[in-house]
Amino acid sequence: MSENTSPRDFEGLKTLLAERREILPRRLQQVAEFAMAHPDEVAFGTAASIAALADVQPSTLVRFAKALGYAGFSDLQGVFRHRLRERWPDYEERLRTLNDVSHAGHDPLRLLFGFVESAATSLERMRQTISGDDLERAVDILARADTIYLLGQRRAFPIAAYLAYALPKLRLRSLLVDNVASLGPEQMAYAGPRDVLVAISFTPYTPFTVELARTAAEAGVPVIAITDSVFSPLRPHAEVWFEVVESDFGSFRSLSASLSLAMALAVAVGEKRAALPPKTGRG
Amino acid sequence: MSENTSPRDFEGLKTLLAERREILPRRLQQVAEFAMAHPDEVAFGTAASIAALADVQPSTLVRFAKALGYAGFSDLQGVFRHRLRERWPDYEERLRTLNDVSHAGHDPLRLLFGFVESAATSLERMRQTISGDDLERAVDILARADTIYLLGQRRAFPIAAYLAYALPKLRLRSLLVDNVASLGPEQMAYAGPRDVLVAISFTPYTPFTVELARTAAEAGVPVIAITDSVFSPLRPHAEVWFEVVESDFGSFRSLSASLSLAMALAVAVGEKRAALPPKTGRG
DNA sequence: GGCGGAATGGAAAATCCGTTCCCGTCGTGG
DNA sequence: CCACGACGGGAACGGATTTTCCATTCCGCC
Repeated sequence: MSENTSPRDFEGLKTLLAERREILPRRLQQVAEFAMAHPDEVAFGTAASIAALADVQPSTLVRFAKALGYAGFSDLQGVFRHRLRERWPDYEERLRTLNDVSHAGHDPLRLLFGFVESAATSLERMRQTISGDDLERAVDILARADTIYLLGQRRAFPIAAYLAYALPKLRLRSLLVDNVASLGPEQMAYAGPRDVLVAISFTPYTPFTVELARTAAEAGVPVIAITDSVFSPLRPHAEVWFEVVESDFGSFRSLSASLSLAMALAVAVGEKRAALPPKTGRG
Repeated sequence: MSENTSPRDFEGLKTLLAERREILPRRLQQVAEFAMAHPDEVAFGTAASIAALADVQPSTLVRFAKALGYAGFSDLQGVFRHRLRERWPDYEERLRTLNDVSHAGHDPLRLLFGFVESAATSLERMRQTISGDDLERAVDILARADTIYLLGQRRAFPIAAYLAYALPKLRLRSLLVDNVASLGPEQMAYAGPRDVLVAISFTPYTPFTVELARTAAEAGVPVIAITDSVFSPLRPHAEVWFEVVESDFGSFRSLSASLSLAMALAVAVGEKRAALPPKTGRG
């Protein structure tokens, strides 16, 4: 017994089963087939419920797990659960190994790979969660704006700064509220309903950003928020808001997803504006 | 009590929490935040394990569930599990939209996918090309530095700004040369051989950045360059230089790879510095 | 046809887990 | 200053779930 075979990931298990199935006892084959056909059931069910569905005894599930080298049923079930957590099979394995090894030594290259992975994960997650409708609404508002005010402090500042670089290249009038010399409020003083504020803030939300966004909203300035949770204090003041959850690696969060979103917004607005009838000037 | 509020789906719960959070007791707020930030943990964990992660008592989880109108913790957990069963149905459809040529108009979602794609490509390419030796040399130099000067203008500015945010968090002395009021040269005036300059510039290389990097190098300041080609004018002045080639999408280049590199450098230096003998002060 | 070992079913036992309950604390209003 | 109620911590309870164990069955081999 017990060669040390117990794949931690679903793919490995799949492979193992493909090899072993023929040599397995009849009931265990039955379990194997059921497990591959209904992995979600295995992930969520209890031993009893799964056994009933697969038409075997609960004890058979335990035997199955042990025959494959797992500590018990729960251990095996962990593999099925893990699969559902990481909906992105490509990155699943990589991040695992990285987290394991990163505890060992601080090899700079390993850190780099870690940040690359968390950036990639953030990107993929955003791709799956951002709503096209929200995007279009935001683009619509932005395209009609006179001036686009850009507000992001601390960790969010790089994104605002990037927009301040990109928007003028697209011939869009924008103004970076960088709060230099604490002149943030003055920088925004003349923003009105025909303008837009893009406010960016992540946990822990910078009070200055929140406060200025609130003031702006009260002055009738439409607010587009890029933030990271439903609980964001920016949300109540925002016309449209985007939830971008960035993965972290060792307490430092990626910015890749937010930046990509910012770029997409900028270019989309640029294109839309080009298609719009020329503006007639303010007033 | 018990108005009949207990959304069966995740979106409904999200909305409910967004409304109710403020009127919830402190611990329950804490649970709400954790749940929204780590829905997968809630889906698979046990009450005890979730409680530990959220830093509350298991009983608080039950209170939380009941306060929201659920029968108990398990009932609430069902909502989180349900969410995972729902395969992201629109993902396939989204990809089809992306590849669908008839939809050739300016679909913002397609732009977003495009930028995500180019960011991912940049990340992957960097991962394959960055040299571990260069990284270690750079980390070594940075870890011994007195003050880390950060120089990046225009498109490179977000990276410098991010480092200015991250380095102090790692207890490293740094100074962002933002060139406000054209005071860049003065900001760097006292940099010397015991300091380091991190200079970041991409095609078309901002003359100001190149010039200041040259001056610094002549003053004996070690320079670490992040740039995008062997022909970069930064290279001649740099002790260590990184070539990061970012992919572009419609004339806008990603920043993800450079940012990940910056993060990795920062954290690696932080770790190395922690391992180094304490500094003896300048002079 | 009988024997032996593996496989299986089923139920008991041990474990784990969610829930409840009680008590101490804090803040508030009388 | 006290009384009250809401809140929160923690332990104990009861239920559910996994695991173990043993009797029985099945199957191949002598």
